[in-house]
Amino acid sequence: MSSSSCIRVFADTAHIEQSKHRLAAAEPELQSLAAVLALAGNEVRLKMLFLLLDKQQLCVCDLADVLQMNVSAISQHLRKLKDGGVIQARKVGQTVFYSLSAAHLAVLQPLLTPASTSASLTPAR
Amino acid sequence: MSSSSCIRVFADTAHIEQSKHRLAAAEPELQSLAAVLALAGNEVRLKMLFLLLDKQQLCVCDLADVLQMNVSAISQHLRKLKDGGVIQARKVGQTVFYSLSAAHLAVLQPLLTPASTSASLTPAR
DNA sequence: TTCTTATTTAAGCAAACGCTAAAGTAAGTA
DNA sequence: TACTTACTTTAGCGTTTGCTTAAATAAGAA
Repeated sequence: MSSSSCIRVFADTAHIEQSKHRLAAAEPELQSLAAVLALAGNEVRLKMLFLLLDKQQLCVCDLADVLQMNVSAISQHLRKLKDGGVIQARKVGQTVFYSLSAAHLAVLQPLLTPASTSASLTPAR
Repeated sequence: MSSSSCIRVFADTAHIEQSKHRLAAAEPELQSLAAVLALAGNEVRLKMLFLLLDKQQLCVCDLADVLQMNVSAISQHLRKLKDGGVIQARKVGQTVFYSLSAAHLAVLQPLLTPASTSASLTPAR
């Protein structure tokens, strides 16, 4: 069954098989993790998450302002983050407030907190 | 100076400015973090990192075997990870062993350990 | 030297990405 | 009602990504 692509002397077939099983077991988790990391792996979106972690909630307008970017571009990034379950939207009148959703916070918070501490001279909270 | 893209009533200009400064301070860190996350945000590469965390070192061949993928494709992913400083190469004869480099381990290990624990029925270590 | 083996590199291509510009929608204001 | 504001959506376009195939390197074996 093993379609070995090369003839290794110290082939360690047992270890390979073990790795395959470990990988198979972790696969669904790795898949969803990769999706979140792919979202956070864009500099603009990572900045958005950084800002949302700091400010609790921000509207499209604010983000466009802070990130110095086109409102449309911001909105499209926000949609991706929302589709990925990373953030959630709350509409108040005509403005839409975005905030981090609990879903993947456990992954994101540890990543962003270090960056935050170096930035906050005044520990706002 | 502020190119406000919308006229907000509760504009909170002070908060916006504060966010801009926080962001500016964290920018270099976020930039490098985004690069690492972009690398880890690919399912194949994330699996590679997962496997390397478990096995210490693996050759191109082994990874191709475990991931059931073309050797060339694997090699190209490995190059990206190496260029990003995430892994390092060690050549022994004709085979090249890759292993996680210390550089970004602090970011990656916490991400992958949860996936690992769910996979390891036998706590190997 | 010639012949495998292990890996890298280059070329090509379809798909995904990220932006801009313009149109569309929804909610408040005059 | 018409007008403005906040935001979303669509279309288009250039760039990047990730794969396949094939050729190129490098190192050991015959």
